[in-house]
Amino acid sequence: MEKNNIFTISEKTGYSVTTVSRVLSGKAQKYRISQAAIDRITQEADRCNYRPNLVAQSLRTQKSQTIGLLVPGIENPFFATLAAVVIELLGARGYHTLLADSGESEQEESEALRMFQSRSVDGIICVPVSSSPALHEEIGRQTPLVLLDRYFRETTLSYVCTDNYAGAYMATEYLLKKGYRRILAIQGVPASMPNQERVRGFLSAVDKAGASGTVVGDAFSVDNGFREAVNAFSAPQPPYDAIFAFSSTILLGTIQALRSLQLRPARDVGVISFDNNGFLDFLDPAVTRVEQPLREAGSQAVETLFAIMDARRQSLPEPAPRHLLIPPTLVVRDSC
Amino acid sequence: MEKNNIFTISEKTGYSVTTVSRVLSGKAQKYRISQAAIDRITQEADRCNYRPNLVAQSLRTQKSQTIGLLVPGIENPFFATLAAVVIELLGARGYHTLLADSGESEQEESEALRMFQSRSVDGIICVPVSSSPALHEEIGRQTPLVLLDRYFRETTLSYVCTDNYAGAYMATEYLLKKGYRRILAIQGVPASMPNQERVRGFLSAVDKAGASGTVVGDAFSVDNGFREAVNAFSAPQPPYDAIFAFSSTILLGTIQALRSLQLRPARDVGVISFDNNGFLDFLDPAVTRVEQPLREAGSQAVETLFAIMDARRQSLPEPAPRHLLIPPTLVVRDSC
DNA sequence: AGAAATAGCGCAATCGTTTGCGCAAACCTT
DNA sequence: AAGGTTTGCGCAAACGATTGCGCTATTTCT
Repeated sequence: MEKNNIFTISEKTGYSVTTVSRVLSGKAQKYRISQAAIDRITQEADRCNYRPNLVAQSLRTQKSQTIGLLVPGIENPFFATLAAVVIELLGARGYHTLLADSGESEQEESEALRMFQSRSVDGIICVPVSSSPALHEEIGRQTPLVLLDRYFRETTLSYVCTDNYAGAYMATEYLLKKGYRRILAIQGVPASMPNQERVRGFLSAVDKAGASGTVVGDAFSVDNGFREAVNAFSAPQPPYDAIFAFSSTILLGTIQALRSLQLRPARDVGVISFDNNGFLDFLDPAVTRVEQPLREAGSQAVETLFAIMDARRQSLPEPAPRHLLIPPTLVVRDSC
Repeated sequence: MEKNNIFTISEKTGYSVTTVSRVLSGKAQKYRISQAAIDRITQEADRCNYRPNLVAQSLRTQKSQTIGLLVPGIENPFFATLAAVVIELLGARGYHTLLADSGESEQEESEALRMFQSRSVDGIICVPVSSSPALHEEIGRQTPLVLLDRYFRETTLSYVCTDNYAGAYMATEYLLKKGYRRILAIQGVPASMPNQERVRGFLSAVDKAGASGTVVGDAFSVDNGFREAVNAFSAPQPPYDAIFAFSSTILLGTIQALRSLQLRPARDVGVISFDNNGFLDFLDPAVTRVEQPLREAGSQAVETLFAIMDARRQSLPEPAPRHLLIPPTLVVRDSC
């Protein structure tokens, strides 16, 4: 409970705060502090269990050993996993994480970003929700920033994202190979980049094969999946023989719908999904899906961020923005 | 990019930094600042888009408007949801969240807690992993701290937790009511308090009914569930007619095992589980379960924390530690 | 021996706020 | 008119670290 700072240690040991600071921040030899001083000071620091005040340290050095992480909804298992990966990787590099949740609100997003700056975070990793890059680019000019999972089409900011085009193409190709010819894709938020890319990939594969592809839906939600599936399959002769769900939430709604219509995946209709989710293996039948390389994406984002931070620290020219699209993998199960 | 702090504003407006600070931190009328000054200063602050430096503010006031949240694994949907709730509630009160993940390691836990202190967080919400309360109590003496989801049997710290005893009792009673008499419980980490309470509740219900109850297993993992279920049901005449899985991960392993043994929940063996997980409704049959009141628990934890913080702020006597056990609810589906 | 180099350490400013005092002018009292 | 209040604001010391510069002894060089 008694105060212990660099000053009290200075008093106890008889050395100046300067020397104490140098010893305790590991700069002893850089400043040629004697072994005697080092010993005395570290000993006293141990005794009173000294911990540097990180707030004061941040204020003085303008570095906080903290990264701001902004996600649009941590309760979403996808973002939770992403966050877990990022937090772990940052921790391994000695950085802490200030986590904010924008809840898909542009308002909250902008507040969180500004808050990060006021806190002098050393960098920001952001899954953006706004549709325009203006704010992010402005912030990025002052604080190293990389976009993760979502991004803007034309931007000077670096981003790391699943290659959603390739993923959707791959999934569709697989359905086609299995003989399905009339495919219904149920999409998520139409405006979001990952969704647009998935639509592109889907249509492009369908077109190439000369098959028939339709896109419906408007949200990454269970409800949306249910609604669209019921819509499409309640006619006696449904015009589709397969469903491509653009997220695991959409998939769930779809399954629910099919079940209520007495239809069974694989037997009556081919089903394929996007998104990782261990649970998909426990559905009956287990669901074939395109899994996103979350770990890889998180790791690349962190690496990219540190590259920018390093460059700025040495006031080198900014490295060219990286635009990374990581290929997802097809996990084949029994639903189509 | 140009600096903008209280000092530059002071220069532009001709008022002292004191006055500027008072105006911008909303203490204008407390110090009777003239309307003219208020107008001039806020106008200039707007113009240069001033944001207070939260680091400096924290250093000076010893408050950071930040709460440290420590969980043992954010990728676990249970903790992810809990975190989401807590972050949201804290946000509503104007607090930010420093999130750390102990990864079930005592070492990391203790480092994170100390880091929180160095950062002068205003409070800590912690899902502990260590078995002894010593460290937590020491930290709690200096920084308001409440335990969430896990806790220590005898402690002066406040905690909020599901009433696991009641939950397990309720689940078991339901199985018994449905006519099952030889129940196998597959438990998680034996040392953890929630697990112990579940065991107690289970045995107590079984005993009261004069039925037969067995507890096996040792981890909240899919593997553990699989292993124990296979073990118990591979004999031609299995000695159990129902399974109580102590978590949804365990449940999944169990399902997998039953499937591989050609057994079907409900038809061949009654199945009930602990834990929330929307997915459980999508299994076939949907799984009857005891759901934990996550939202309620998070909210109570936050409230308790703020009660302690308030008391300390006014240096009132500490409120008596709250030991809250929140009753879970039985969600009946078709697996038993 | 005198100059130069080196070793070992400290002074004091700085980061951007907040806040206990205190001071001068204007306004009321009686 | 003299004293008391209120109004409106500023000085300067914190908060706890870091760091450019400089100072004194001691050692090394020529």
